[in-house]
Amino acid sequence: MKQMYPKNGRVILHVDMNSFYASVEMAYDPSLKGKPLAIAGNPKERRGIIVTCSYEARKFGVKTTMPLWEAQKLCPQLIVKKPNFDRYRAASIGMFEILNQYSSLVEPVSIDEGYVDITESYEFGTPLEIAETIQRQIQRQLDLPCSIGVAPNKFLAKMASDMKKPMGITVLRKRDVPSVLWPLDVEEMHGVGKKTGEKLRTIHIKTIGDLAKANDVQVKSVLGINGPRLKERANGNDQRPVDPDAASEFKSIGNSTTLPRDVSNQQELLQVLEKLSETVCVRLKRKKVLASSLGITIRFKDRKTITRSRKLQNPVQKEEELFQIAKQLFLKHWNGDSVRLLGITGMDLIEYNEAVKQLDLFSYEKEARKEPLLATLATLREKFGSHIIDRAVMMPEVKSEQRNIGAETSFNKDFLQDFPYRKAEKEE
DNA sequence: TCTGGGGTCCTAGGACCC
DNA sequence: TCTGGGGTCCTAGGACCC
Repeated sequence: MKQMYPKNGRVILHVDMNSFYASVEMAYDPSLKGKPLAIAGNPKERRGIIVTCSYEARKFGVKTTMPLWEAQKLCPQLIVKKPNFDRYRAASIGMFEILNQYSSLVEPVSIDEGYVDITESYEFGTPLEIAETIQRQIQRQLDLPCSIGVAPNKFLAKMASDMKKPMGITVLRKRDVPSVLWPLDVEEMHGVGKKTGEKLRTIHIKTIGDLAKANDVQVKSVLGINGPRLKERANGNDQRPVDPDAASEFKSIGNSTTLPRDVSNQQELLQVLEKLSETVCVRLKRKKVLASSLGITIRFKDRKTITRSRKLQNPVQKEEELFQIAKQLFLKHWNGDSVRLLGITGMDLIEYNEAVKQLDLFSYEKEARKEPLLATLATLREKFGSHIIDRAVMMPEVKSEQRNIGAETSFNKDFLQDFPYRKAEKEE
């Protein structure tokens, strides 16, 4: 059996849950099974678009992102449910727990899909047997259907999992690429959307095969550095490792909302911003991170959208701080036009631990005072990591005294208030 | 009656520094 | 009398995905 594994190659699974939200609802309420079901936002607040729908609903032509009213016209008996993310998260955790039983190399991609590197998972059988076992186990334990792609790399595994739905298993070998992948429309490729497809069409590339055989220089001229990379994928090549830590840390946390109606009243808009600040604050706290940058999104009546962001001198997390910065950005950049959507995003997130490390600079400072000449940036970098020091150096009060950083380092007091151990100190 | 909300990654230009 | 060339940081926008 072992000889079925390529000697130097890898074996990668891509596990993709089928119409995930709808399937989870069906698992919770089996009476929904076999019926046309859609998960959608609130139609009265014009957020009514189809997020996911069951295969029974798809038979009527109901599709993801379709406005709810349109879906209901196509399928009057459509059952509509609002998303229940706690349920989906719970199901997702269950799914990844199962995947982790077959390999330690599991990379979550989103709430309902992930890669598993099973190159070394001989003990569980052949790649196909492992895929079948995983699919059965997810079905049995979670009552959820999934499709699995089996391939020598991530790109091919991803393409493969898409080929048979629901409950499919597709093996895609490198040698199958010309016959299976090349005839497909280039926009079927993961990573090629509408715009890229249009650009490729201008150089007469219509299928994945066209791209695979395309001229490097030409592809580069329309797509930039992404061109050659996509061409490599079209040829079935993809070296990216399955990285369990790839998505472990959030890079940004945001909240946005389409208003029930277009609004041009400033007070009203600021109230919305305040509400959004609250949500973002709660989620930053839950993730135990602070935002070093803050951005706002404004979508106008005509759907034109702008984003404005600012790097912050000190990381923030508190609702009031988030709101004040968001407000400032909003008032500075809002032209008074009717607004359709507002959003706030915290970016460049840092963890408490890192922030606490920043605080450790204080203790280092005391040492440095004794021997200031030794407190060079190099030694600080070594001790705390350059990302910490660079942040410290960016603070103006530090910058002016870089050469003697240990003796002069100081931090904004507000920044300190939120830290658990500072609070504990106060309580003592 | 069109077109949500959560993200990631990449690009490009300007400021600024050496 | 004519404007270098890296490199980094910051901001804004766009493409893409689920």
